[in-house]
Amino acid sequence: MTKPGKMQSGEKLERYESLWDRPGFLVRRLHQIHVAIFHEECGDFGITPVQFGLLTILNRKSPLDQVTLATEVGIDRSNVADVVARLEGRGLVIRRANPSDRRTRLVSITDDGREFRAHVQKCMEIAQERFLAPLDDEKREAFMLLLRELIEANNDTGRAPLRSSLVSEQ
Amino acid sequence: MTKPGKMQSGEKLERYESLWDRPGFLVRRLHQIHVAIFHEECGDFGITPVQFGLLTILNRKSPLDQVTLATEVGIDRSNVADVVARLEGRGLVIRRANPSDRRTRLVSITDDGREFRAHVQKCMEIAQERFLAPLDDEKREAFMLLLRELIEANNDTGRAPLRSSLVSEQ
DNA sequence: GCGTAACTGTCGGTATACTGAGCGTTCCTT
DNA sequence: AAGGAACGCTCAGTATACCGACAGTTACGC
Repeated sequence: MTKPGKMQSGEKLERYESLWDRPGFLVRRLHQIHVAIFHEECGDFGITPVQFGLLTILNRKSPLDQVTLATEVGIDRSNVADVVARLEGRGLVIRRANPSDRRTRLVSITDDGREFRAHVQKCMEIAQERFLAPLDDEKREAFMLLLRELIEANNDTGRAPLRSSLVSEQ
Repeated sequence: MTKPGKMQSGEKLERYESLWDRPGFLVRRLHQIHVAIFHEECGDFGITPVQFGLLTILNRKSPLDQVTLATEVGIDRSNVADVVARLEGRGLVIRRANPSDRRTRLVSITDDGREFRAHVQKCMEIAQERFLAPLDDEKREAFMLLLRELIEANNDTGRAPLRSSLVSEQ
């Protein structure tokens, strides 16, 4: 599997000698590529993939408290606060206190937010398709299935597991 | 392809309605998972995947200037400086001026750095294998091939394209 | 109903990663 | 040989993403 790098004779071959044999390395690089493509396609709107994911969730279901929001988009609860604050600063979402549970703050998408999301949707779709463009339909499908399989199986790792209604049909 | 979420009747279905249909979202989440697993396995060494990738490259070829290093590990040139500075602070690499081209600074791995890399190698391997554990051999191979195909085809995107000797056999 | 456990949000700290700007050096063309 | 282009590096700024710790609130067990 190792690409034919230049192996001097005498070197002993270690497992994962090449970065190209490390799935973690490849996934990091691929994530990087996706972010770059997203910014090329949607950069004019001044939005990031995570911010758009958050708007997508809130567009479907508002209001949500921050922890629920975090588990829907799969980011840390201390991170979701930052992202929400930025979106709130642009008037795309609002946060207000929750009378029935004063620990939580309920986040809702605003009308501006809904309009904005709808405008950005198309370039997001273009970004996704450009990203997968090198693969034919069959490979795309296979790739998506493998991604989902790995994510679902490893979901409990780390501080940002997905508890999406789409994972566990509730 | 959309997972059977709860679709109220009357909602119109948009493309990529679910985050689970967005390859970018899945790759982001999977990258997150890999970092978490890496830290679980290698956290005791106080090292990150990128730092270890850098040590891997320098272990194979030292010295390298920072731009070459950046293109080998696929990170931005303004980012590689940060990572190298951290490794230098721990004595794992050194930077020195290059007499033959005074624009560049040559980065080399130290003896401590080589020893450290060798110690961490095993837990990195464990992390990679744990990451792919949910897939059988055939799927792993398919996944790795798809990752490489997407990366090579999209490599020119963004500010951190890989120009590794392993990509373009030089 | 009281005390403890669990939960939500925030804060500070750290690392990755990018953009854009700027500085000094080197290379190349004329 | 001189001038401009290209290159290597740094810096400031911003966003994602984590951890650990803390305060306030709620829930639960006895």
